[in-house]
Amino acid sequence: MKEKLAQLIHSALETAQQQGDLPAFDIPDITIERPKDPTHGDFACTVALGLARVARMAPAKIAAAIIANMEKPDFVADVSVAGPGFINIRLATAWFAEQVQRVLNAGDAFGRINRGGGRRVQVEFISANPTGPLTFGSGRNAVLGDALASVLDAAGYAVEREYYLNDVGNQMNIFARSFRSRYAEILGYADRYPFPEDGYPGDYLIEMAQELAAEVGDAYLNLPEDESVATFHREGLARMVARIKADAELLGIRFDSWFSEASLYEDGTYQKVYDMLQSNGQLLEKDGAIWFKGESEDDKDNVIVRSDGRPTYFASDIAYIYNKLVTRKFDRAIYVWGADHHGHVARLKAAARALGLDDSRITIILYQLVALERDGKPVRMGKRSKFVTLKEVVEEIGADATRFMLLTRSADSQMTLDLGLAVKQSNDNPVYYVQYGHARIASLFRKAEEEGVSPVNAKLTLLKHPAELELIRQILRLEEVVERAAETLAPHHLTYYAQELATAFHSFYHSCRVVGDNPALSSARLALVQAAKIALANTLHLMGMSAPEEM
RNA sequence: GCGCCCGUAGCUCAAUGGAUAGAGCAUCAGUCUUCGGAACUGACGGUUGGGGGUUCGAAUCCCUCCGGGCGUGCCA
Repeated sequence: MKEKLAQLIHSALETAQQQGDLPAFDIPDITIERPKDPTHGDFACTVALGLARVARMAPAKIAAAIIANMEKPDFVADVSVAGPGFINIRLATAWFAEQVQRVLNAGDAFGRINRGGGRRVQVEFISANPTGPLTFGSGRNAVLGDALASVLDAAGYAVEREYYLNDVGNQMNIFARSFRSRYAEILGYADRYPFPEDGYPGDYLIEMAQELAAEVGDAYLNLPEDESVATFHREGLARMVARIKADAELLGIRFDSWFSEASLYEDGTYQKVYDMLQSNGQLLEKDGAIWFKGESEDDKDNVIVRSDGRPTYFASDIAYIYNKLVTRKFDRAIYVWGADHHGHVARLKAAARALGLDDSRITIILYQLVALERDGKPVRMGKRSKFVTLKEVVEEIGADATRFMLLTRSADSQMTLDLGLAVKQSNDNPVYYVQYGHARIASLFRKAEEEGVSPVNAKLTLLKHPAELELIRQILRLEEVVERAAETLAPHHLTYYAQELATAFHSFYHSCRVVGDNPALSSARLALVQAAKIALANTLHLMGMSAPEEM
């Protein structure tokens, strides 16, 4: 619709110039906006304001000239000039009524648009080290990444969700040795493998060790050192990944792939990118280590191979981006990172450029970390202290409320969350307002069935009450919201839209009797309500939440 | 010190450079004999941290100051 209107205004400008109503100038791109204030119409256009200088005319006069030369098809009810030169467009009520049928026909697919054109996008998120259960801190990452993936999918991209497993390196070795100590302890040989000084203290390792001991007995107690560490590394990783997978599923999140960092070394990718950088002269040796050169004087160098020969995490990152963009040919790679990693953005892109890749294919979504409090007192999230797990929070306040709470704020907002307050207030969570709208509609359909009212073959042009039209407008907005969320990679728009849609429904419900004594009107309203149900359900599902039939 | 992010109503947060800066919660005042009251309607509430600048137009862009967060490792 926006494109159609832009086209109309574009040709109106041409006509106006031919008629001599406007001087000659290049016609700019026309953007159609949606006014914040609904009394300004359904759509608005600001070209006249921008043309004031080039046309040397008052914007209001330009707008008037455009309107005078504009074609007005049936779906346009009114076009007018307002304020300093806005062109406000109001659509015909009949057009709105007909759109209800389009929504009904689309069903689950309503809200899907073709912005992406099937381009392949990978969204990599969470990717927390597999050394412990997911913390609540990872929750924001999880919810953002998953909703982003859903939105991009709805916008017509071919999306894959990926979890990057840091299954090599120092932290994993400490994890493996911590796991081994717990295992030995359980079997009564605590002295054999003393707990590492900076080991992982959580109870989950004890539970995992109990499982292992129950499965294999003392078979892993007397292995040669190398094999021993490797064994606990392997066993610990497999168990930890299973737990992380289960934690993610508590929020309804499933990954298409779990990508192993180790595989980058095993399949030669790391060696390949190393050779590429080497032959391009991007590497330098200093203090016994290998560095990736900064691009300028004040751009610092970064170590990729330590002086003891072990590659750094950054080395893996370089191989990984090559794998994403070259080996697996994703058109676009999206990373969801906590703001504490923002220092890595520039060097990752620089490394990609050094490999000859277009860094605009890489997007890093940085979100501010969630600070936790309980009853006004800060809760530390470090690995040595007792951290708050995602599971605890979800079990306390529910998956839907947790998701909604974390999704409502834009990634840039730094939030401190009081867990005590969150639990206390979880009943006020706006998600229930939205879900209640959906359940209420489901209930309406049960009622309608009893009364023998059906939305089939409804005469939609009967819909003309202001509350009906407002509800239709809100329903139709879903497509714009998906587009905007996909374009700005900001799924929090969905949460606000969901509430506005629910408000339009509740308000309609209050002022318009659906199942009443006028059968034709009842049928038309039922069709509208069905469209509202579709829009609510699709929005909830995009956010990863349930759309209950009753609650 | 330098870099990035943030500062909007009492609280939590929105607002593709556009019109009178909006929601939820809280507070106050109303609505219902019928489809689910987890609802609806309204009121109160603002120098968008301060000060400059760009623009026809700035919460939004630029500069500066104040305040907060995060970075600035041969950690991840």
